[in-house]
Parts: sequence; C-alpha cells; structure tokens
Amino acid sequence: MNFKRPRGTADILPEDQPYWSHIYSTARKVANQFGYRRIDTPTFEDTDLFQRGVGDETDIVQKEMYSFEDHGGDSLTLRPEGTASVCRAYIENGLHNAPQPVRLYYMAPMFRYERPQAGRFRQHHQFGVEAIGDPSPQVDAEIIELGWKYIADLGIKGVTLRINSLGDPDGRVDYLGDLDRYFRGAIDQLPKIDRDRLDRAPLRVLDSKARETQVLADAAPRSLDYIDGEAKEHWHALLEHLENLKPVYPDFSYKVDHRLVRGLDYYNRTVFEYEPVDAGGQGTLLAGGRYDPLIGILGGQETPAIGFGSGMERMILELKKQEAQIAPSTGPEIVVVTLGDSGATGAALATGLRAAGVSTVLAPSRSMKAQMRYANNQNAANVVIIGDREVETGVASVKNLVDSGEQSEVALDATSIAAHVRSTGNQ
RNA sequence: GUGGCCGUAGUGUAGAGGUUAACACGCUAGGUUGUGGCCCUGGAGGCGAGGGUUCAAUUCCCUCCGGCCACCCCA
Repeated sequence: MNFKRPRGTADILPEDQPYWSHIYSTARKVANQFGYRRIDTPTFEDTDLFQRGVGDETDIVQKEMYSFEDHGGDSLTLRPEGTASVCRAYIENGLHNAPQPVRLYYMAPMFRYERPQAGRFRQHHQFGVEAIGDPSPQVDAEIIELGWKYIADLGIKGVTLRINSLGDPDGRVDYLGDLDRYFRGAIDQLPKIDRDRLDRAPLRVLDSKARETQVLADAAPRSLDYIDGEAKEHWHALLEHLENLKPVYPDFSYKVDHRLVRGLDYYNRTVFEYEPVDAGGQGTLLAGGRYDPLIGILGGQETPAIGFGSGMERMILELKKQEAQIAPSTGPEIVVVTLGDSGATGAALATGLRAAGVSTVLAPSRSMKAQMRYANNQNAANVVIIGDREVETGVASVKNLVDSGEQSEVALDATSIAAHVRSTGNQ
C-alpha cells in the first residue's frame, strides 16, 4: 500500500510554483503599497480562540475544525481562518499601544475538515489583511480598494464586487425579528432546507440557492432599511468613498446586494465579496467585512476593525481559467557539461561559479548529447563545455542556448566565465 | 454531512469476460569520431486498494480510498 497525501490536500510541484510566486509577490506588493505590514501567527491555537472568535454556532466550529489534544492535555486547533489569530496577537502583544489603525496582512495555510471539491480544500492558503483600531468608513473603502487592486494586479478580469451593511448588533434585533416574521409568514413556500436555516441562521435564508426562496428573499426586509444613526452615516460615507474610486480604477464598480450576508458570526456593518462573473459553486475569491465586536469578544478593549480573506488556490484556478500570462520560472544560468576525465574540473568550476553568484548546475554524467539535452530541458541559458582538450589548453567553450546558439572560447576559470555570461546578458 | 458521476503508464486518452493492454506527449538510450531544440529507431513505466462472482477479471458485483459535480458551507 502506497502512501497518499491526505484528502483535500495538494502537493504544489515546481511546475505550479510560478503561479504561487505571482500570488505571493503581488500580495506583498499591494499590501506594502497600502502600508500593511506582515504578521505571522502560529498554525495552531487554543481551540477556545476559534470557538469564541469565529462563533460557536458556525459550521466551521461545529464540524470543520481540526482539533486535537496535545500531550499536556490542552485542546488545540489548526487555524481554520486568519482573523481570530490576528486579533489575539493584537491583544496579546499590546498593539493597541501602537499608532492606530494597525495595518496587518498575512499569507498562511488554513485547515478545515470539508468535503473537497474544485476550489475547496482541507488545507488551503489565504492572503488576508486586517486594519484594526479605526472605525472610519474610509478604512472600509481602503480595504475594499486593496482587494480590488490585488485582484487587478494579479491579472484577473471580470470580477464583481457586492457589498451590504448588516448594521450594528443592537440595531439588528429589530431587523432579525421582522425578517423572521416575514419568512415565517411564507413558511409554506420555503423548502425544508430553508426552514431549518431559519432556525439556525436566519440571515442565511437570504442567500439561499433555492429558486423559490430567492423570490421571497428579493422582497424580504432589507438590513439597509433598518440601519440608523452611526451605522447609517457610516454606510453612506462608505458609498461616497467608493464612488471616488471609480475615476482612478476605470473598471471598478460595485453592486449593493441586500441578500449578501457572511457566514462568520463576528461581522457587523460592512460586508463585501468579490467573485468572478461566471462563478461556479465555490467561486468567491475574496471576502470580508467589518468586525467591530470581535476584539471585545476575545477579551480585549472594544476595538473597531475590518479585513478580508482571499483564497490563493481559487485565484490560481481563476488565473488558469482566464489563461493569464504568468512569468515562467527561469532555469540556471549555466549548466556545466563535462567529457572524459574532466568531471573534477567541472565540479570545481561549478563551485566557483556559484561563489561568483552565478546559478550553476552540473549535468549528469552521461553522453555529451544527453548532457546537452539535459541543459536544454532545464531551460539553462548557457552551457560550459569542458573536455580533456579544454583542461589542457585552459580555455572552455561557452555556448548560449537561448537564441543564437553561438559559442565562444573563454578562459577556464570561474571569474572569466561568470563575467562572460553576465556580459552577454543571457542570465 | 447528503446525493450523483468517475478512477487504465508521469500526463492526456483508446480498449475487450480469456494468448505479449494500445496511442500521443513526457522520460531514457542510440542515429560513427566532442554540441541541445526538429526528425528517425529502441527501452523503461500502468489497469487506485481489498474482497466476491466465474474455469478465467483490468472488464461484472460489494466495500474502502481518491477526484469531480450539486447541496451544505466557504476562501
């Protein structure tokens, strides 16, 4: 019986790495442009953190966590999402003493026990950002803009942004009451799945996929009609900020969708979601919202915050679907081909070349033809050929593999060859 | 967690209840003496796992494992 990788996990082979580099470097770049700084938190945390932070009632906590007891008897859990950990770190490290807001980003694997599907895995990776300590709608707009720029810079097109406001928790009581009354008034028309949902998570009835529910949901009470006071001001200020984005990003647009709700308990006010126009089942590329109550829930001082998470695997899926051009991985600058008894000389040369900062690979000891083919398949820029002749005369043949295939004679020492390769620009 | 479709070399595919399971790409070795990419020839490599039915199973049945689709949920 051979070993297989655990269900829902993936080996990321060298072939796929250009996509990952592209994602990582774009994420880093955009985060930096907005003044966000990287934070890394542990891969596992106290189980309690997620139970409190993500919400005891959520599916994530109820049935998707990888929890285990360690040898000391503590219950730990592989991080299912990023926000709770970042907030814990914010509190624990006294980041409320830093200038507010604290702008943070992370890129890390997440773990959820789910049934795998395209775009849904048991281990996946997220790029996420959090702006903690500023209630201003300007920060909401900043986060949304950052998400937009990230997706645009990745080279993904045709993405739609939907936003909504859930209002504040206390103001939501009225809304939830009316919503509940509304759906119960039409309970006969609801499929059983949505009747259950009505008990479990009434908001989620709004984004049901059942056709008959959608019709009802369209006419259902809207949270935007219930928000008032600061939440309302906040919402309208946000829309204004978003309007100001349009001249800068010609493709930028958004759609207010009163049926947009999010699955995690901690959200309030602004929620938003980016997805491809032709999204299938697991289409959401990036999603987030404001979570002002969370830090208080986790034992910190009441601190407003907002952020998003985005799935890297899903971005790659979309990049492939759109056949986006990604910078390919490059081969070594030099492959050293040795003939006859020149193996030792070749190895020493390789060492010298690397010391000179030139990436160098020694071809496997096979026939010359095979070594040349190897160099070609490695995408090498040049080969250095060393045979008995070269060892005697002290002059090596350096052949450019990229275009011309032209060959020159260069003194057989690392410095000369490094200089030659650099000067030809074929690195 | 529920329902459905699927599982043949590294990858993509073809295939019949019964002698050596096919093709392409890839890998590898050659195509005279020390030069890659194109071309030609050879080679290695496979029926996801375990049971069952049968004289005989890779093919039929069951279980498990895995992938995909819808739901659930979510990034």
